[in-house]
Amino acid sequence: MSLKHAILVLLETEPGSGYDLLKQFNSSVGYFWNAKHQQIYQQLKVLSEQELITFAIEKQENRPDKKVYKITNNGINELKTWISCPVKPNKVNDALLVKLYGGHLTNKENLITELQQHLDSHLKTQAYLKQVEQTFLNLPSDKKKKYQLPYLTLRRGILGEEAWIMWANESIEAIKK
Amino acid sequence: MSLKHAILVLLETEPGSGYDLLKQFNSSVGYFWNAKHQQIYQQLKVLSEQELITFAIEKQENRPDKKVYKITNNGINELKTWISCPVKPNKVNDALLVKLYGGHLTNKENLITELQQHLDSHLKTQAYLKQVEQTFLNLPSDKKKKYQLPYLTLRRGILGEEAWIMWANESIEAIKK
DNA sequence: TCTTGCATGTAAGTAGTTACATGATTCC
DNA sequence: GGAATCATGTAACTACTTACATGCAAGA
Repeated sequence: MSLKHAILVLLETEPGSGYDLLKQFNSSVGYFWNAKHQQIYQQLKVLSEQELITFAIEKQENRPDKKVYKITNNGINELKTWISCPVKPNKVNDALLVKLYGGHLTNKENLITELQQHLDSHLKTQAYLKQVEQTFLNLPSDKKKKYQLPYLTLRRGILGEEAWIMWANESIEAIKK
Repeated sequence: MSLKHAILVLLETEPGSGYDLLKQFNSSVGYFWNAKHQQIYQQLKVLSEQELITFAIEKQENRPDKKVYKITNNGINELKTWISCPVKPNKVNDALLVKLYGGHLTNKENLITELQQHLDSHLKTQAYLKQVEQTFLNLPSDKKKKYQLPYLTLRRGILGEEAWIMWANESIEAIKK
């Protein structure tokens, strides 16, 4: 259960609402964590009951009110404890590869079409991540130092997408022949 | 829910017991699917109730009896249907990156130690996958044709590990400085 | 008018993990 | 004597998804 820690880590960087967290999971940190709004709101409730976070209701004009959550000292301690314990290697469950493995049960066009669609979305993600990287690289060096570790996670996203794209191109070519 | 289809795909290639499937998930196809024995046995029960697979009890000497499952025609049809429908892109949830993102809450040595441990296990996996690749490449060309699609999934495993290893080396260097 | 974005939630169901449970054989 | 491999399962729990639910504002 690391959604808990993913939320704490994001709130440790900057306070925000459930909706703000959702946007981060759907974009900027989507290469390392994903969650639906239903899960996020539930977890925020649990975390605030455990007093790892607190919230203040912020009234807005022309928009619904929002609950702005921030991490507590307890929350920071919890994070520190968690960070110093080893995590298990990531579990891989990739349905696309299951399909490809059994791809002789369908035709080549079908496989290529699907690979191509996934490839398009990976290309978009990669372009986005590289753009974020550029923004980082143009920061003054003190800021760069500050964001060094998040930047390393971004690099993982970029290198991961790159490898995926290379593989997909290689595979599409191989299937065509 | 693709454990169902992962099992069907493996049984379509070759009949086997729950234990055989477990071994495959833990080694040869671990780069695309993972599951615990508890989940596998449960799913096998469900699949045989749905008549997508059947089993025969095989008596063994000096070993416990085993249930050897094989896919039925219904099972193959179910697989074909599933394979021709698009799958969603894979969800990423990587606790190690969460830790790194919040790595300023611990010390560098800690981060490097953990990265190094994960790196070791990725190096082992990569070496294993490359060895499997060599076995494939030494097959006669008719067999190569037959296993082309599973081989493409193996390539994904290899390229994925390669990218991970590159990233980890890059990151360890960056943190040291 | 219709879609997208903002903003939050509950309820029911599915998928996956952890803990518990057994028992023979083989290898160190 | 103890760990690893073979072989299968149940029960309780946690994590995650899908469906349901609301409502205003801005822009096309």
